Amino acid sequence: MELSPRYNPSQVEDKWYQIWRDRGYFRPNMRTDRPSFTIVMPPPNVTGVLHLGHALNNTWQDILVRYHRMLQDNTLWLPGTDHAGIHTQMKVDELLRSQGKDRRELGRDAFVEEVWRWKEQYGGRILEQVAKLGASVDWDRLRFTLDAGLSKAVTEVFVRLYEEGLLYRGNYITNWCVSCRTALSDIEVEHVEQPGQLTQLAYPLASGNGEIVVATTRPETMLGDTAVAVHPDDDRYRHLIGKMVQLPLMDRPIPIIADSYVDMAYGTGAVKVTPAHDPNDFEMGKRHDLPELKVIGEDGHMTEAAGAYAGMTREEARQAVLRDMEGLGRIRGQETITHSVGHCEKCDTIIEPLLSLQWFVKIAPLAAPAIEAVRAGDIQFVPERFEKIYMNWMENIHDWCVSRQIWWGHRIPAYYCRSCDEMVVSRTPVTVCPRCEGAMVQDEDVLDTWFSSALWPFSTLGWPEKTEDLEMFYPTSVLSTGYDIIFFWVSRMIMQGIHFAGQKPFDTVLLHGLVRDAEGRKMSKSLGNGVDPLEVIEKYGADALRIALVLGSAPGNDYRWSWERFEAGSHFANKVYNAMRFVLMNREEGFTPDPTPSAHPVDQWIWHRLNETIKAISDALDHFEFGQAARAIYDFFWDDYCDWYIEMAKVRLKSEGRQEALSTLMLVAERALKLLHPFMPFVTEELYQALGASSESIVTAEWPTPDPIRASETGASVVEHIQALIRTGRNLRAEVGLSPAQKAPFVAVADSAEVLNRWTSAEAEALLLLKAETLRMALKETGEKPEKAIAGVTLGGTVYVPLAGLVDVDRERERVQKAMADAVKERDRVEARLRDQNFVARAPEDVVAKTRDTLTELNARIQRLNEREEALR
RNA sequence: GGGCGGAUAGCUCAGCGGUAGAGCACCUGCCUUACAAGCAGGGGGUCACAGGUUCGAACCCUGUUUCGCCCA
Repeated sequence: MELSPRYNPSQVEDKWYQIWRDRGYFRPNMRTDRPSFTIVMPPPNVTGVLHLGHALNNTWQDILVRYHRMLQDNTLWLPGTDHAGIHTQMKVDELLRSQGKDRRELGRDAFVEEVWRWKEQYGGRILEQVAKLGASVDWDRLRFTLDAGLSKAVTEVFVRLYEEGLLYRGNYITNWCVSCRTALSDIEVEHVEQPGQLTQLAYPLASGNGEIVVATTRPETMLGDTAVAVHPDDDRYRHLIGKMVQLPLMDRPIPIIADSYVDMAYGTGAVKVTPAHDPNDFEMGKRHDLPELKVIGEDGHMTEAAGAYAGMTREEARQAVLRDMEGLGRIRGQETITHSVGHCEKCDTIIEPLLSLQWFVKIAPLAAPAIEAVRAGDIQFVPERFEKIYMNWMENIHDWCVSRQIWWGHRIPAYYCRSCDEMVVSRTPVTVCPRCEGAMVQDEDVLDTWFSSALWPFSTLGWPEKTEDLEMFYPTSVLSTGYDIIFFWVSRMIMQGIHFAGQKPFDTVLLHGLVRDAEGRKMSKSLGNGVDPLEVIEKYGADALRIALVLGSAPGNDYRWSWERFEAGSHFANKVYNAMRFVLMNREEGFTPDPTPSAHPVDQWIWHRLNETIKAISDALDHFEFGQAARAIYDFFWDDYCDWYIEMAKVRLKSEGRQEALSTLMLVAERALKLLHPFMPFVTEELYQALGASSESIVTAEWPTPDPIRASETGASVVEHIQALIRTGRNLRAEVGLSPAQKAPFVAVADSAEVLNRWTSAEAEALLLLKAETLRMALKETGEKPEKAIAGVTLGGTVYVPLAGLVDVDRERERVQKAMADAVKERDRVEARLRDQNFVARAPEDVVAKTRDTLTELNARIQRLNEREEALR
């Protein structure tokens, strides 16, 4: 092993990843006597590059997977990518445009070929980046949403939904992006509050006398108005219901209808109705059987139906309509308001609600069991509060528009006859019309990417075939993703999983927060405030990145990244490395640790701490408390193992007891490395191998279990007493300015034989850690107290540094009095609590007992301080 | 308009019924042969505010302020 005093992750990480992968450690062990633990990775976009959000999510998943693998569970983490229809198509479009080419000229087949070429070239990039993180995924089971098997699953689901009557095609209002030229589902629309002009337009009554005033923020849509609506109970307008108005500019008579959807209190209480361009108006139009007049086209330009305005963009038409209405004297007012405007999630263009022919999934029948699964606790959200968000959305769910007018994706398996109006939905291509024998053409559209993602937990395992994998790994254990994707993905997986795979897709939905920058802003390309995880890995190592992401993070909470956090992570990796370097430097050639339990209290103490740490980490991981688990192993390694155990072990490494101390150092280290492995896989493997530990690899080694035989309460108590003594002694040094280099004599006077006994059990350790010239230990009754000395009261006794020259009696008295004041104040508080009968009667026994112990110790402390003060007189 | 979350040390955040922690920053002293990416010691918090429940509240309940998010 390289013995550089600094850990160099770059030399270690790629090497181990390759070995792990080659040896097949990431494949499930297929043991049937152990529970299965399965995670399907949320498939990143093939177009994507790894960002810190992925890094956080994949780190969590890898921690769980490595933990369960070490528990010897049948563990599978299945990787894959998503074809990301619109996004990828846009990417390739851009590329083509830069080459002076156009998708439409190329034609569908050539374009799709182009995308596949692109995918083959760049699509693997994000997974290589995931590998850099150390993600222990089973590469043999790599999936892509457009794979043959997964595509088959998509077709199967589409056909079955159709056969079950859960799929329909129709002319409905959809969210249309005029830039992407496709329909979008409701949740792909982002609503942004922005200022707009609310204009009041006066429509004259057809009878010639009077007018009715409506308000709109989209005046251009008036060209498609087919009615004006008022509330049936509105006295102002009741007499006009059924009458006609003459629509200005178009010179078309349209009726005044009554509909209770209209809000009497809003605006003038009368609204224009444009069924082809507004979802609410569309509903109203259906109720009143109004014509649907489409005046804005798929390209964002006005259609022929817009008469004189045909061919204008919607913005131009808006200006023209306002100008012309103004010319007619039909504008009754205008005010600036703030309203919510839908934007395309992908390209930020303002969404046009548009009437178009689309496929929809009838969602209510699928939603009901999905709601029930969560309500019954069959599926659990972590943190729990997201259950509410899920429920709320599911209970108000709308039908799902699944057609997308793009070329990259799963083409809808519906076929239409060119000659008659026959339509067939089929698992296999249909070319001849079953009714008239005319030619059939397949639907031009592809399915929403989420339609295939919704099947991910079972399509990846082989569904619709009854595969061994499906049998063994479905339902999966945990689905780990961001809370921003609950509606898009989680809910749909639950619905489809229950409906098609017959069971919920996962037991637990684990949600992480957003990763933000140091100022708390979302990371975005335009702000340039993101950081490339690969840059972090290059600089500090994947282990450092991982531990930094996990320390101080909790499920559902946002995480702010900063270079300082990553740096702190690398410091910890270095610390672990150096601790092991110390052990290795002390181990002579051929040494193997003696497994016999040590009788030395310091050894028993470190085993005691290790046992507690094992319990804490296992418990935290079982509850997805990554931050707490990481904290437990961090503290154990740094504080207990390095700062105390190694330092104390140095005593015996230099004298007798060397074998025993070295054995404990190594045995504890092996276990501690295992506990750390899920968090920092690379450095732990490197060191585990260097220690020459028992298993072939730490990846598949057994997760440690507490070992009570090697620990003891007495040993633990000895070290707790000696730690207190050492701290007090060091404190004295610092207070009188005794440099660490200066050796000093110490005297420790114990209150009881018991304490003295504890102290003497680790006397040599105290001598070393205090850097004492001498350390005399005595019992209060028999030993003499040094007179000319500085002193500090500690757990179970008093520590003196009898250096007459250093003692400033006045200052010393001040110190004692200050300590006394603190102790008395604390004692009074504790006493008051114990005097309270309510407390004694109602508080749990152990709390009362602990409080009594505290009082006893405080009294003893005050006693010691008193004695000290007297001695100073 | 409805819902959710945050408000804890200078900064970033854990903790979520038994009397407050970490990392970074700060102050003091140390290159003590594992680690200066380190060691030792230290300062620093009426846990946003106001009520309530409880023997006991940062933690539970109610309200307020404020920042952010989601839905309509």
